[in-house]
Order: sequence, then structure tokens, then C-alpha cells
Amino acid sequence: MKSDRDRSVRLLWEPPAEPTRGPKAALSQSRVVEAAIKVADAEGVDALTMRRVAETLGNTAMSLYRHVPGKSELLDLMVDAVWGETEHTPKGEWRAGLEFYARQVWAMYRAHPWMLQLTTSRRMPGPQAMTRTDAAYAVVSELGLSGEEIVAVVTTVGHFVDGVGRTMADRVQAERETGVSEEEWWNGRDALWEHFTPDRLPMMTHLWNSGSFERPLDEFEFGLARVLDGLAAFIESEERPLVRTRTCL
Amino acid sequence: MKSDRDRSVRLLWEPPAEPTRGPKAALSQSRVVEAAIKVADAEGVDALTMRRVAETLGNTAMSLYRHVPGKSELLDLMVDAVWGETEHTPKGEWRAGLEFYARQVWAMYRAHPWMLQLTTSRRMPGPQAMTRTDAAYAVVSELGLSGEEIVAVVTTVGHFVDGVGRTMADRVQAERETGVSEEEWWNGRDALWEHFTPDRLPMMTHLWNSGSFERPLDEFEFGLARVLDGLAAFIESEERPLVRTRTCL
DNA sequence: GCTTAACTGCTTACGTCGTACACAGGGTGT
DNA sequence: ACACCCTGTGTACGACGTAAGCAGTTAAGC
Repeated sequence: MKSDRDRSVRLLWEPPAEPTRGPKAALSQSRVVEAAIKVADAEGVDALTMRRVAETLGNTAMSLYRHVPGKSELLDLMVDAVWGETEHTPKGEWRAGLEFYARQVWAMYRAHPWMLQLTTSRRMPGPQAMTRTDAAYAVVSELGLSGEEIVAVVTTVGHFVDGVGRTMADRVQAERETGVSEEEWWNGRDALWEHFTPDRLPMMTHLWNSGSFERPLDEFEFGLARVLDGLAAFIESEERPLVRTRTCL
Repeated sequence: MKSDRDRSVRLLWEPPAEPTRGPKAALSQSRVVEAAIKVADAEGVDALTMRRVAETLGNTAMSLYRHVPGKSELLDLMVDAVWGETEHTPKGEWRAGLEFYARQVWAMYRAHPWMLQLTTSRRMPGPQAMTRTDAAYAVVSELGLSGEEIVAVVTTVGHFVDGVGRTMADRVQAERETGVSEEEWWNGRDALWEHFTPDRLPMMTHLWNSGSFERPLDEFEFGLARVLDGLAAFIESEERPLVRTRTCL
């Protein structure tokens, strides 16, 4: 149990050492992870099987187990590898910084919608995700917030982006699964329409009829602006619920 | 394909009609859904198999298929049934209303952490979720916002709560999977600690050493207050990016 | 009443998944 | 040369979702 957990930590934080003896490996941990990411991107999370990943590499399923302990660990490695593609938040003004961070994460989720669909076996981010978070903490570290507040501020942004991302991922998945695009689906709403009666769903039917669902505001842009406004109010307020303390390095 | 989608809609929106002939069913759709929810609550999303659900009902796996088309549809029904447990947002002042809505959803996710872990086959909420959303829309409908803005405001709150919920669900899952509680895990951090070096993770190590991670602010409470503050700024601002129009019924 | 059609739940079976295990061949150390 | 460790493969097992077909049970139509 505990050794399992430790092994999992080592897997993420310590690069695999190359062996001196034995035949040169055609595969490698990073090649496996890379291939798995490609499969998930192209065919969705349901198609992400050990056999499928191995197939794209021209190997058998079991060959993967020489480079990766198991599927759930492979998922952990995939997630952290994708985090590695994002840029660190540069130092600077806090709002611009948090916005940069949010956009990076959002872009990551859009490029790899499966990120939020798979439940990783981790309790803690890997090194790539960690350094990104660290940089985000840094950008709000000079504001006189307490350590707890720094964490809370960044976490709030993270939660919002996770929420939007999750919704988007589900949409992408439904689209792939059914082969019906978002628009096509809403057009073939015959079976559904009769249930949208003003007495059961007054606001829904009203908003529907007024076309508010057809040209919605950008969920990410709108929400992010509001979240940052709310954080600004907190940061700039004279008397915060908790003590101000200098926590920057 | 399309008939599949229509069948899925009917499944959620039209209550199953009781047949006149044949033996009285010991099972029923709602009993199956109920049992499945209990299994997911008690044993987690991984234990949610057709055989396990049937077992708790004293039946065989295949008997479930008389009452539910398949597993993914069962998941849809479970999700909507849980939404049915929450209370509708009462009419009233917008901020209190949105806060009530957020707390309801948050309580729902805490009671059923699996809700955000399973990818449902829907592209659209079921009737229970719909009526809850409708009530939430209603509470911001008298503020002179446009229809698009009403949707965006409520969606923003929803995304935030989804984000926090998702994080919590992953924690619960990791706890169950490993049998190690959050505290126990952080205490046995030996294998991890050596990687927290000030040069790689300056803020992390600082926050860690200052104990900011040990007594974090409540992620939900803190974030919700900020999000609502941000929405308040938007709602109360004189000149919003988009037109004000009366959209209430 | 009897027949018939509808409906229930069960048994069996198939294909797919993750992966344990044993193995054959290649390459480095001694 | 040997021993050792490494590589990828083949086979196999148990668990999953679920298709198909089979009794047994009940109400509707004659």
C-alpha cells in the first residue's frame, strides 16, 4: 500500500535511469506516454487501451509494461506530460499573471479534453503541474497576502477553469460518441421540445424562444473576467477576513 | 444513431409506463437506479458494475436490462435522480439565491462524489437538473440582464462548483483506492520531500514550511465569495459590455 | 375456460479489457 | 566463455458490458 504510493511518487518525480546491460530498448517510457497521448487526442478516452497504444507503436500490449507499471500510472504520466507543454506564468502584475495562467490551462484542456475525464490515481500533481502552480503562486506573492490566501486565490482560478474544461470535455466526448455535432443535435430536438413547457421550465422556454442559447456568451471569457474581478475586490479591500502577512520569499 | 439519442431523451423525460400484462416486476427502473446510487456512494465509481448492482438487489446482472437500456443510460438516470434530491432555488434577492443554488449543488457533490467522475452519455441535463437550473435562472431574471447574460451568470457559478467538486471527488477516490487518508499521506511524505527544493519550487517550499498547506482556507467558501463578488461587480456596473434588456417573464 | 401475447428474470456465451507469468533472444559485465 | 539482466512476445485468467435464447407468469381476447 504505502510502497505503492512511494513508487508512484518516484515514477513521476525521478526520471527512469537507463540500464547498462541488455538490448537497446526500441520503446521508452516517454515514447509510450507520447503514443498514449496521441491516441487519447485522436480517438478519445474510451479508445485509450493498452493494446491500442501498443498497436500504434507496432508492439504488443505487454511490451508497454516494461516501461510503465500499469495503466493508471500511465495516465498519471500522460497528465503530467501535458502539463509540461504549458508555459510558466511569467512574473508581473498579478491580474495579468493569473489571466495568463488561466489561459494556459484552458488551452491545455482544449487541446487534450481527456485530461479532465480520466481519474488519475494521484493525490498530488506531478512535477510539471507543480512548477506551473508554483509560478502561479509566485505571481500573487507580492501582494501582502497570507500563505493561505495565496493558495486560495490561485486555487479559485484553477477550480473555475477545471469546471469549464470539464463541461467542454463532456461535450467533445458526446460529439464523438454519437457522431452528432452540437448544432445538429439541437436542431433535431423534436423528441425533446414537447417537454419544454412554460409551466415546468418557465425561464428555459423563455430563454430558448428568445434565442439566448443560440448565441451564448463565451463561457470561459465571461467567467474568467468575473472571477478575476472578484479576486481583485478581495485583494484590494482594506480589511480582509484574515490577517495580512508578507509571505513572499 | 439519431433514434438512440431520441430514446435517451425519452428515457429521462418520460416516466416508464407500467405494463398491464406479465408478472409483477420485483425490480423497477427506480429501484435499479436507487441501488446503483447506493453502490456508488458506498463503494465508489469503480465498484459500480452491473453485476454488483444486481447483487445488492438479489438478482442477476441481466435482469437489470429489463428496466434500463444499458449502463451509460443507467448513469444518466442516476445523475438526474441525485439532482432530484436538491431543493429548488427560491425566488428572492439574486445573490442569496445564487449562493443557495451553489450550496445545494455543492452539498449534492459532497454526498455523491462520483457525480463528477462519470462521463454521462448525455449532451443535456435531465429534467431534474433542468428544473434546478431553471430556478437558478429565475433568481437573476429581474436584474435587467440580457438572456445571454442570465445564462452566463448562472453558468459561471456552476462551473466553479463543478471545479471544486471535481477536486474533492478525486481526493475521495484516492483515499478509498489507497486506503490512506489525506493526513496520513502528507505525513508519509519522505519519498516526496527531497523533490521540494527551493530552486525548483520556491513558492511551494515556502508555503509548505510556513504551514500554509496544513490549515488551508475552505476552498468552496473562499471561492464562492469571490465569484459572487465578481458577478456583483458585473451586475451592478453601469455600463456592461452587452445591452441591458428586460428578459423576465 | 382456454389461448395467446406480453412481460419477467435467468442461463449461457462472446468479445474486450487490464495484466500475471513464463519464455526466448540480445547485450554487457566478469 | 559464462552468467546475468534486459528486452519484447505469447498465452492465459478473471472481470467487465451485454446479445440471445429460454422458462415461467400474468392479463387480455375469444
